[in-house]
Amino acid sequence: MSDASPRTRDGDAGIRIADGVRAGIISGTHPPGARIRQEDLAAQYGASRVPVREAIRQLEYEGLVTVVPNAGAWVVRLTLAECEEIYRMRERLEPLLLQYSAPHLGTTDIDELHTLAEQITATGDDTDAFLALDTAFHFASYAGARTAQLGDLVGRLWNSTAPYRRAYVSSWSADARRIAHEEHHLMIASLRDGDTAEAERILAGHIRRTRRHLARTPEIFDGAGDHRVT
Amino acid sequence: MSDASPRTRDGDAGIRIADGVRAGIISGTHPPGARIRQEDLAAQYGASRVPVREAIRQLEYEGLVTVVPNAGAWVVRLTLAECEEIYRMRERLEPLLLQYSAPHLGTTDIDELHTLAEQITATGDDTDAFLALDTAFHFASYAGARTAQLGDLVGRLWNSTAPYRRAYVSSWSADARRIAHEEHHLMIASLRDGDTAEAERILAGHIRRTRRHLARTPEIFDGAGDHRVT
DNA sequence: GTACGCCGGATTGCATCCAATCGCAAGCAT
DNA sequence: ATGCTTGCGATTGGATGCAATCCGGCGTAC
Repeated sequence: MSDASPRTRDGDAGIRIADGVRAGIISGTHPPGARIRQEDLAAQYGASRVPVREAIRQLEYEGLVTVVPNAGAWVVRLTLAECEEIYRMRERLEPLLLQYSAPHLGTTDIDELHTLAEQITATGDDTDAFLALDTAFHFASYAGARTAQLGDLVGRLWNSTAPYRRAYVSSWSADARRIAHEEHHLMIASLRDGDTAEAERILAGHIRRTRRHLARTPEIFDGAGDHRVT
Repeated sequence: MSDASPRTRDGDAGIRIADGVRAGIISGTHPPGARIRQEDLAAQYGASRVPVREAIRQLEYEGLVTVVPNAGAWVVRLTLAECEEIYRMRERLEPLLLQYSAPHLGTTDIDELHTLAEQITATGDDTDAFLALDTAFHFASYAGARTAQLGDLVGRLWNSTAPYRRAYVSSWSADARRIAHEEHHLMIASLRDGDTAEAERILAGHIRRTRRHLARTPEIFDGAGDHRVT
């Protein structure tokens, strides 16, 4: 679907296809376990199978699809252990990314974070709105980072777990949501104080608490997660 | 070079080529800044340019080559800041990987580590021997980890800095080498005691100290690093 | 009735061929 | 003499076509 695009010309067909499929995986159009056929994507994006294969390879290295030689490609289906592993990596890497970003965040940037945090508090039960704003909030806090690899890696880790985040965030109690909101505001206060080390600790705890909650929600990773293939 | 291989048949030509080029980058055959031409690799590995392109894309996502659309591919040339960033990531991730590995390391595994550490102490001024054994030591300490992504990621980080490691390790003083040896033995002792947390701290300090030494060796990253292209 | 073997369709993997883009150098104008 | 333009060679990007491989069902033998 999407706009059929004006055929191919520049040197980025594979990138465009990868972007489209990645968006489909994150948004849930391609659910975990869904088969990815080269020819379908080629027809869908008006391209040949060569750039499609490049796109699939790229997504494989982003951890979004699994490729089996001479068999095919499927959207990655994570186990609970694998998802916890990703959160443990985030727990260590995102404070480092925040350390890179914090010195370059100005007062207006932090005001922006405050606005986002307020909007998150106001989402109430709207899980989709919470997910979008929470993602925006955290990446806005990383906007100051001038990193070559770390920023992209953190983005990939978020994308890897995107198909599962909706499921377990919707299972949060009102109390769990309230704690998340308070952690956001605490982190903002520390950033405003220039206490980057404390902001890092709060962020690490924020992710760690989410991971521990995730470990208590194993039913997400049973076969229940596979919707029908489109 | 290498064995010309019996043409293509199975579904792994791209993987084979990527393995070969990766080994060439790590070993120094392809130094940082060297141009990578698709047709050359195709001829070298007896394949077409299609799997070569897949291999280059893969290496790009491993952080080993830089691809410019419609221009070509070059072996990545890191700046000091980028190299420090990678070490900061390692400083956070490798203790986590050790945490995954330590519970599965038996007495024989730790004895093996001890043997490697003793061999490292005996290398003296032989930089190549030190590099090989040091790599073997650290990855042996991670051998118990059953991770889906973290282990591969750490391997990629090591590979990314491989072309530069030789240069700055050879600049180490005898004292710096002695400290590294002692840290190895301290880590082994902690692992033998079952004190994983202490082993993690030692490992983090080990990497951090190396990073700080690296920051005092900026001359490695000047144009001096580009050898001639083979 | 069950297990093994075989064959057909479908899909992936690779090679070859053509088009588009970029870098570079020679030529021209100022 | 210097700067800009223009054309050519080299290299990459993409499309098409063919061979190899794998999964499904069907038939046969035990």
